[in-house]
Amino acid sequence: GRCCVCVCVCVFVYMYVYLDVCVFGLGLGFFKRTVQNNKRYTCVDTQSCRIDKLQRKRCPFCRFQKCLSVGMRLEAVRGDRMRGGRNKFGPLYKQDRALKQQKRALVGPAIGGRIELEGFPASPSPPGPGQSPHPPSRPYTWAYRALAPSSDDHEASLFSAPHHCQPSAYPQAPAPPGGPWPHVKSERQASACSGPPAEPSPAAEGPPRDPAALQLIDELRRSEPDELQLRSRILSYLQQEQATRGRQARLSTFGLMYKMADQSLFSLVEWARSCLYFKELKVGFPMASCFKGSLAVVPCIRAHRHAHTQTHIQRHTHTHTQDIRTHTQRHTRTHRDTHTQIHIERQTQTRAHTWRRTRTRVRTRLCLPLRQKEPPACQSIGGSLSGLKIPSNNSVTLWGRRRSQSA
DNA sequence: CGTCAAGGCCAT
DNA sequence: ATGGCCTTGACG
Repeated sequence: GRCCVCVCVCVFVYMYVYLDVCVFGLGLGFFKRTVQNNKRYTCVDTQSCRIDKLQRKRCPFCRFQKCLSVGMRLEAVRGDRMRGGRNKFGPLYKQDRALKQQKRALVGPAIGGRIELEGFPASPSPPGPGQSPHPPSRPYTWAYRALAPSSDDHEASLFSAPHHCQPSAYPQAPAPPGGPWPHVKSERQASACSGPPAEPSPAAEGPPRDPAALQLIDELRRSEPDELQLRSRILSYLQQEQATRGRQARLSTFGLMYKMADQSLFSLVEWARSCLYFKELKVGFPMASCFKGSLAVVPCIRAHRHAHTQTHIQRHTHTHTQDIRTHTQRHTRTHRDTHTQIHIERQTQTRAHTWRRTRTRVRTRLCLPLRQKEPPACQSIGGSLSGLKIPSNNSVTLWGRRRSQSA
């Protein structure tokens, strides 16, 4: 029982933020060091330096600002430098637990009433040059909030500029011209959704029996865009996009994937906006400002987060990402093993051959160690993987001491 | 016992 | 200073 919108949206968001952090050079290490050592940077320019993979080292000030704008939290860097464990005492964790218990207690009718944006985090304004950028961080606080829905300029910009940014801090990327298709504004769907509000996530706890929930699901299914239609629309958009570019400016595969992800997300957003009781959501200041423009991603995600609880989505995302990681890891392991096997076989054959030829003359060679270095084939796989920038930790450790320890 | 998100270490 | 790799340790 997962909300597919949640999963899709948060995977996309995670992907973008992840790309920000790991590929476009924000860097977890940089952030960690900055907070831990309470570093202060100054920008020699207008505090609007472009931060990307190549230029990230030029202006640490802007780099750090961008980290904040993407949603990295000061609190995630532990004040007490305690290692390991999970944040049992984090406020979000507590909230999640409480909600869980509440849900368990509530067996039966759907909860009526409005969907409130409770616990909406006050958006932190970036500290000015004179201010202390580091409020006292609590120990055992929460992890990097990779899902914080803000980002900014990239070749494939997805979000509107973060509302808490200084107006000129990061140039707001021009919105695509309304996407490949005209805006879907179905009054029918909108009015259908303005019915009695129901439980935010009816699919979370087994099959719903509540008629209101069933009706909601029915509505959601009915308003879902046609898969094939969507696909062809995106495809034609991509083709058009490529056609309008010069030969030099053609998008790479990666760039195309970006665009595709954008468009998929746009359609998801449209769908979510028209269906998921958006009108029932109280639009606070940050959301109101984000509603302007055609990129409604930020409010969409916010609404989702709050309709289904923050941690719900976060959990989904992490689960999903972890699944992907595990999958990749397994795949690579198999590859590696096959390669190693082949290599070893080849080595053994060669060795046997050489040995047969020379044994009569050089008997002492028999004492040579048969063990060889790690076959270079493995390294090449490792290299390509590290090119993909899969975050390295235990779960992605492909070969290393861990393996030799267990052997 | 595996997971995962913190931390530290250290070659670059 | 940077960033990749490894260790830690609560949680389920």
